[in-house]
Parts: sequence; C-alpha cells; structure tokens
Amino acid sequence: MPMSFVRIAYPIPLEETFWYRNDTSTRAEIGMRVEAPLGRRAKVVGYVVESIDIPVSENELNLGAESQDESSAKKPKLTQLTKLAKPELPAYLEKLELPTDLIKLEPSKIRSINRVIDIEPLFDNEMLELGRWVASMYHCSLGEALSAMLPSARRERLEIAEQFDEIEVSRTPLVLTEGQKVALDGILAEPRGMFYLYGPTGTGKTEVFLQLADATLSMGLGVLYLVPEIALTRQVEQDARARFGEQCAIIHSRLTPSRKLAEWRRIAKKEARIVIGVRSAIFAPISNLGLIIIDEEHDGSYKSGTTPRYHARQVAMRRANLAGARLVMGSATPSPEAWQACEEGQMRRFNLSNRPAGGSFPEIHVIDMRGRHGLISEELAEALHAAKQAGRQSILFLNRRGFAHTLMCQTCGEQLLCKHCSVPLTYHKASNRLICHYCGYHEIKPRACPSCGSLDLAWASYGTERIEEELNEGFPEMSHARLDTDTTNTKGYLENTLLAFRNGNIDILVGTQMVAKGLNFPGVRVVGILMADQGLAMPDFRAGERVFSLIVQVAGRAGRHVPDGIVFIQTKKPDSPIIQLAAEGDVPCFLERELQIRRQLEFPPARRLCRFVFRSKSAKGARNEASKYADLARRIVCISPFEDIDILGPAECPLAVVADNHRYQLIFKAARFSDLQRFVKTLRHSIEPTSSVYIEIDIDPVQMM
DNA sequence: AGCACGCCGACT
DNA sequence: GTCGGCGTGCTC
Repeated sequence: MPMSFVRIAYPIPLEETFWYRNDTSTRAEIGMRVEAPLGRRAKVVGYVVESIDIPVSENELNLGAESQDESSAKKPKLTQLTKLAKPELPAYLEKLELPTDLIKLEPSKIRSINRVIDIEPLFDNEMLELGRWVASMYHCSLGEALSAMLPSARRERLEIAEQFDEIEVSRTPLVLTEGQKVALDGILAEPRGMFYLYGPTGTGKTEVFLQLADATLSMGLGVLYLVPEIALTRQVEQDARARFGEQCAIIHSRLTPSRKLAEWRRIAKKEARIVIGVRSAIFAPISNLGLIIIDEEHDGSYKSGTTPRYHARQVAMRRANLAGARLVMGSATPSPEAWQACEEGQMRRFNLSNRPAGGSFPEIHVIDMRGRHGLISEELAEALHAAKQAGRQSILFLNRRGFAHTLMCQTCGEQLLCKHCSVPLTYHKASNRLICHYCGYHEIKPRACPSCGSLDLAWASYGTERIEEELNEGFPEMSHARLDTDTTNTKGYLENTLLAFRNGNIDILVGTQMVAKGLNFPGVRVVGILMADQGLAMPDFRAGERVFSLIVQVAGRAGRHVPDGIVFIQTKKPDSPIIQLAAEGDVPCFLERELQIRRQLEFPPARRLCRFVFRSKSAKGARNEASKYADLARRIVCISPFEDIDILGPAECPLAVVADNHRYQLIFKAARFSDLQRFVKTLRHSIEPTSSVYIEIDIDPVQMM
C-alpha cells in the first residue's frame, strides 16, 4: 500500500509545521481541516498545507535497510526515508523530491491524523498563498494566518462596534453628479489599479461604489465591498439585497458563526458574487475578483487587534494586485498613508465636492474653555435651551478616548510632551514622574507649566456619566439618554434609545464615538463636541489624525439633514491647528501639515514601524525580555547592513498592566519596509525566546496602547 | 496555545 | 509529612 504524508499547520504561535501519516479511510487533501494529536493533546484542529504521496509500501521501502538486530526491526518499517535518495532505487523514485524536514524526521515519531473534518478543501492554492503571505508579512504562524481567514475564526475577540451604521444605500441606481460621473468613468477606463474617492460626507461616494460594483458584476467578475465594523447593519443589508439580490453575501460581527460559515460557503460555491463585509471579509473566497471597495478607508477597525495583526487595506492591495482587480477606497477624511500614496501617484484620486441632495454645511463655533469650569459652556447651554423651545433636539458628543493620566495646564491648555517623540508624557503618581511610553524618557513632574508658569497643572478625566450629572443639575426640564459601550451592552438598549430619540421623546442624546457617525436624525439642531481636544492627550502619534477625523465626521453629518445645524466645538486648545482645521473642514491642509510633521518626527507614513509587546505575569520577566531583545537588536543593527533601523525603548506600554500581565514594548522604525521586515526576521531567528514571556509583533501598529 | 512534569509553600 | 502553586519545556 502506498504511503501518504501531510504537512499540518496549527493555529498556535509556533512557526513549525508538522508531518503526519495520511492513512485515514478518507484521505486528507491540501486545504482541508484535520483533527490530529499534538504533543500531549489528543486532538487539535489543523490545516493541511502540503501532501506527499510515495508510490511504494513501507515494506518495499525497507528492503535495503540494515535491520538485522531485533531492536531496529521492532521499529516501524519506515526506518529509512533517506534511502529514497540513494541511486540504487528505481528511477521513478529518484525523481521524488521529499521535503528535507520530512526526511530528517525519525519515522517512529510520525503520528497519524485522527480524522478529516472537511469533505472538500476550504482553501485553494490562491488562498493558501495569501495565507503564506499574511504569515510572513505579519510574523505569525501559517496556521494562525489561515485561521484568521476562516469565517468561524474562532474567538475573534468580540469587538464592540463603536458606531452604528447609517450608510444610505439607494435601492436603484441614481443619476450621478458631474464629479461622480468623472470618477466612475475614470476608474472604469483603467482595467486595474488603485483609486481614491475623496469627498465630504453626502457627496455620493456610495453611489459611485455601487455603480462600479454593478459594472464589475456584469462583466462576470466578483466584488468585495468592505465597510467598517458596525453595530446596526440591517439597513445596508436590506438595501444591498434589494439592489443585488441573492448574489449578495453579507458578513458582519453580529452574525452567528454558523451563519457566517453559511455565507462563506455561498461565496466559495460562487452563488454569491458580491460580498459586503467588515475587515475579515477581505479573505472571502471570491474567485475572479474584479473589484475591491474600501469604504471609510481611514477607519481604525480595518486593522486587526489580534494575531495576525493585519490591515485589511494592505491585504486588499495584495489581493487586488494578484487578481488584477481594481481597488477603490474612499473617505471624507483620508488617512495620511492613503493621502501620501495619492500624492506620490501610486493611487489616482477623484475629488467629489457637491452634495447631490443639496444639504448644507452647519454653522461651526469653536468655544474656548480655558479658565472655565464645568463641561457645558454658556453658549452651548443657551443653544440647548433654544433648540428645546423650537421643538428640536441636541447631541452631546464626548471624545472619551482621552488618556486620563496626561497632565495638562488648566490655564493655558499646554500639554507636556516628550522631547524625543513629541507624544504626551504620562504621569505616574507613585514616582511623581512624567514618562514617555515610546522611548522611556522620564522627568520629575514640574511644579509650574513650562509655557505660562501657571501652577494649575492637573489631569482631567471626565466621562459621559459626568455630563449626565451636569445635565440633571443644570437642565432639569430636558430629558436625556446616554449612549456608549457601557450602556449598549444591555440587549435592545441601543435600538430602543435610538427609536425614542428619533421619535423626539429624548431632548439630548449624550454619547461617545458611537454617536459620531450616526447623526442622521432629522430633528437634531445642536451638536456639542465636549473636550474636543481630549483625544490629543493620547500618547500616540495618530492622536491628531483621530481627533481631526472625528470632528470633521461629526460636523459633516450634522449638515446633512439639518439645514440650520449648529456645531459647538468646546476645547481648552482653541489655537490648536488640528481643532481649527477641523472646524474649517480643511482636510487637504490638515493632511499636508500632518504629513510634514510625520516626516519631521520620522513617524509613518514617512517611516514604517514595527512594535514588539512583551507580556508576562511578572513585570521583571517582561522587562528583562524586552531588554534582551533591545540589546540584541542594537547589536544586529551595528554589525549588519541594517543602517537605517531606529530602536525605541524598551518602555512600559501606555497600558502597562492588562489582565495581570505586565507589558513592555520596543518600537523599530525604518525608512524602507523591506529592511524592517528583514531586520525583524533576523532578530527573531537569532534569539531564544523565554517561554514565560509572550511576544506580540505588530507591523504598522495603529493603536499603541 | 495547552498540557504535563517538576520543584517549593500552608495544610488535613 | 502531602496537596498544589504555576515556572518550564515540548509538540511531527
């Protein structure tokens, strides 16, 4: 009986793959899942990534083996796989090239798989290749990459959607504006390539996307339409089904694993030719891909927060390139990365400026909160009352993603920044020190503000609860409701609150990010952005980018259905260019400024980053391991041709302890991405990791917490 | 990752 | 004296 071996990749943080005998009654094939024993575990699910058939039986093979004495005869007959390479063997066997790691293996160690799980392969060659690329790109095992590509994607850390969806999809094609037409024709004129639709909310990007999808489908090609992680997708789902019918598959986080798998199967069977989905849908097994769309390209949910920490935009570029498909992304607030790619000509940009529906942009006021106490200014309070009297509603938005332990001068709004990294320093009360979480720089907390001399240095932490208190005291005649991830965990709360607000039963809606993109309430007149600068206090070079896009998104939404909308941006940093440019809605100017700063400080996209996080139950263990890597990294940089690698740290992570794990980080910077990748691989292969310290590797990190 | 082996603390 | 803490090592 001929022999067959399969190479199995497991979704565990081990780079190695494992060989098994493929001798179950139903044979395992490449791309299938199998259940096999691994170490002390009786059954682990893995993926078949290679298969070898040897057209001789073990007995035949063993003829040449010197197995006189009992001990070796007792071993399984397959003693010498190496013999296959010997010239005495028949010619057809000589040609057989066995994988070297299989030959080296002691045959008695090769176990058999328990069972084959799938009837047909889940991955074809193309998808396996993509898996290999993901593994290499994001420094994880092949099994981890493949696992992330499957819909059932084990526990894909339940992400709480931070926004609810109001993407409006018209059920029938609409007449395009001139700008939309130019974009559509321009994109269709090129058989492939990357394109960007830039335009404020309401300028009709979605309609262009949909007509592109229509055109692609009618050519018999598949379409992938990525949208941000969203809480309420019913609307998109219905509209998309109405427009594309049964050939449309929808993948979002609220689907049960079994429904996700069902949708996935429909795609694999070519029953669905257009997939609308969140980040992980970038791995949907669509054949003959002709178009990938990334809506709200700047959105952070496109970056995975768990291994492999892939960015859907980057995977999309790879897939589009391999398939010869078009890649079209769009946003009102493009990421600096995408903007730069447009400027450099890697991507062709189309600007949309006219609102087809004829909405108007709201009146925007920046309110200086310096020297004031409380969360709601007199100006805003007055507007809230006026809105109530006019029978209209208000939304108070709080950017709670502020970092509570950042020191700020209460008089002038000055923030204490690291001299080397220009990110806010974090105050550690115990040591009375200000620490930089990028490079580890620290200083004693100054008594007075270095800018204005004020002694009123403090860190502020306000939440949505605090606003509610203030509303209870100052606005007893108005009803209000709070919407954030704390309150929406209760089932039905989100839906009920939204309904009540829409029906006008609530005067003021208080919320975090969640309300930022769901402001399509016709009754809303006043939008208050409280502590608009709070997000700037994050020890993260992307803080400005986030604050900016949030304000612009909020303001842009307000003008859509509210002809007389008023937006109040309350801030202690009214002079901040970020706040000012956001208030003016000057996106190109912001991005040019931001790109210049990034070049000066050598942050992305001017340079590429890789972040290592070392976590361990013991702080010492994590710190030592981080130092060990840092030392080695510095030595490698000295002796190897990795001249332009910068090493920051080790430093404690901004979130130093998570779930009893102490965390330290190292950041590597390089001008050339290929250098960074080679460096990271060299570093990892020249060190013996300590098993009690877990290392997370993040290429192009987005969240640095 | 997960599972067992192995060597130091407070207990029937 | 034992039960059990989780540090350490291994997985075809």
